[in-house]
This record gives sequence, structure tokens and C-alpha cells, in this order.
Amino acid sequence: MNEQLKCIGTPRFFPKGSFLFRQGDKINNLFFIQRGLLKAYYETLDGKEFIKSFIRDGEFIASLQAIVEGNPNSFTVLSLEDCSVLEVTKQALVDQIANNPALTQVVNSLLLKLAIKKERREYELLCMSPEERYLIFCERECEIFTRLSQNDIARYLGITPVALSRIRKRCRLVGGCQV
Amino acid sequence: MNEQLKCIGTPRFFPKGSFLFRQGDKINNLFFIQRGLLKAYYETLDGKEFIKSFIRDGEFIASLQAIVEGNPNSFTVLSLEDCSVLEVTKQALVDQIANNPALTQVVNSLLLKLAIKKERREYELLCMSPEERYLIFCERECEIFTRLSQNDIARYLGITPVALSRIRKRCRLVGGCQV
DNA sequence: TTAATTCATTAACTCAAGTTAAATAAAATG
DNA sequence: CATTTTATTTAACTTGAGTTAATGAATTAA
Repeated sequence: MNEQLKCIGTPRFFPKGSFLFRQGDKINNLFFIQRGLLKAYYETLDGKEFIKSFIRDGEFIASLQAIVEGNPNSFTVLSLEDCSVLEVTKQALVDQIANNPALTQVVNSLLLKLAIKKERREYELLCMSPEERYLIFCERECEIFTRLSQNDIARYLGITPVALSRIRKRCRLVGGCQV
Repeated sequence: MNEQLKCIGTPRFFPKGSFLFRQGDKINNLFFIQRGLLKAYYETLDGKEFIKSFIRDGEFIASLQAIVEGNPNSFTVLSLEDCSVLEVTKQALVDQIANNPALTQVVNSLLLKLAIKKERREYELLCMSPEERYLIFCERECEIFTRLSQNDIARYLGITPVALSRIRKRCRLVGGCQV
């Protein structure tokens, strides 16, 4: 979390189960998470949910497409726990960058980190089986793992809760994964 | 393609079927494509191929992880047609940015575009079926579609050529897709 | 033009994920 | 504590993708 951002942001509290923003909204804000846990997800017309990412303290969430291209936003962000966040408007960020060019570097490195994160997610969805994705998720996200429901984990992996339950059983039998 | 990049890049020619770089290499260069078509792909130990993206004129390809974090690069880039590219070293780019801060904006917008592109790919891999991915690919990439083999298209969609052939048959029967 | 090679389709079979519904288990509530 | 509600597991069945191998079509080379 950057100190310079704190100056231009508004602190906000979102109790567990509240929306930061929703699919279809016009968004012009970025949210820097200071405490808590959230999920960003797509919802289809027939009510299916696909979780894009979990966002935790130290990370930020924004709809690039909405902010940059002015499109209505394509996903929903919901708090899974009580959350303290810093809300920054696009305008405040742009103004601040004008005053303080060093901030461009900060934005640059955030974007770079985001691109790398998305590239890794692409790799996992493209090259790995649901079972492999589950195992690597247990390992890498072990800290938030216990704070999530099977349902949410399944929707993040791109499978149904039923399929995840079967995968967990398989892993238990093999003895590799005792989570 | 940015004029400022042209000054610091070296023009190179890659005939069809040659590698720009390979999985495992240490890369410090970015490549801006001026003409041609390439594929970037992951290769597994047992020889399976997964195509990360196709890159065409006006786009650039680089290994962010390799350049930023100094890791060995995780994918291979191969030319599918004769290609004219502009090779820019990380060092030249960094130097140029020091001299010319405006270039930071250029890099910023490239990164932003990349992040948005990856977000769209994430959406397709997470939320869409192989069949839906195929149909949207036909539609959106119709220009390069005819220049690609079924094999490469399948590996981009995350399925086997056999599965793609079956999908094409299904679509033909329905009559929706006559590609 | 033929032969060789590569690319695409089809068939038969296996396996894992989706779907629906029922059965447990766990958590929240009165 | 008992009850309700929610979360997770299991079962039975369907569907679609992977695998292997054979066939057919299109390209390339001789």
C-alpha cells in the first residue's frame, strides 16, 4: 500500500456481505483493501457464478475496462468478511499524477503486478486440470483457503461444488492432500 | 506502434518457423511486431502444447516475468509467417524512459492494454465452454482465423484438434457457423 | 502425375465434470 | 437444547472432452 494513495483516498467500511460495486454499474473508483477479504465474480443470465479473483489486504480492485474505456463494469465485488478499504476516484488519481509524476511509477508497477497475476491465472486455466488447479490453490493460497467456502473455491477453479467435493475425496484417498 | 520506440529498436527478420525465444531462456528483450503472425505457447514435459496467444502486426510480445523478475522465461514464441519485428532491449527502454518521461505514459498504456486483454482471456477460459470460445474466436479474430491451422486454434482454445473438429461439425449441423 | 507428407475428420472407447436430488454434517437461530 | 438453515458429501445418470487409431483430404516434393 502506497502512502501517497492514502492522501487522496477516502476510508470506507464494508460489512461482510456487502457490495463494493456490481456488474453493470458505471465505476470510476479504485479500491485499495486494507483489511478483509472479497470476491470478484461474473454472473451469467441464468444465475451461474464464476469467481474471477479473491482480493485481500494489500491488494487493490478496480474495473480497468470500466475506468479506462468507460464501459459498464462486467463483474461484481462482494465482501466475504468485514472490510476496511480506501476508495480513490479516477479523477483524484489523475490529478495527483499530474502534480506528482513519481506516482506514475507506482501505477506502473501496480499494472505490471496485475498483468503478471493475470498471466499466471491464464496459465492455470489453460494448462492445468481442475484437480491440479485445486492442489496448487491449496498450496499457494493456504492463508485464505480456510476462510473460504468450498462453494467459492469451486467457483474460482471453474468447476461446480459437486466436482470439487469429488476431487477432494480423490486427493484424500491418495493421501496427498489432507486439507 | 510508437515512433519513439523505433529509434531505440533493432529491426529483425524472422522467417516462418523460427523462434523469437524459447521456454527456459533468459530474456531481456521486447519485440514489437511490424508484419507477420506468431504464436506464444507453453510446452509441458510430456510434449503437450498450450497456446497462450497469437501476436500480429501492431502488437508486442515480451516475457514480463522474465524481464521484471529475472526468472527464466516460461513460454516459447514461434513465427507462423515471415515476420518483421523491432527488438528493444530492456536497458534501452529504461534509458530512454530516463531521458524522456513521456515514454512512461506509452509503457503505461501498453501495460493497461495488456492487462485488459488478459482479463478478457481469463473471462473466456473461466466462464465459457470450448464451443462458445470457438464461436467467439471465429467472430472476433476472423482476420487471422484463416491464416491458422485447426491444430493451433484448438491449442489456443485449450482443447485437442479432435475436440475442435467435433465442435465444428456440431456448428455446421446447427447451421450457425459456416467457417 | 505420383508419392509422400501433413492436416482434418471420424469412430470407439474411457474418464471426468455437469446436473439433479437425496443424505449428512455443520452452523446459526430461537 | 432443539430447530432451522446452510454447507458439504454422495449417488445415479448424462454429456462432452481426451485418447488412440484409422480414414479421407489437401499440400508439398520428387
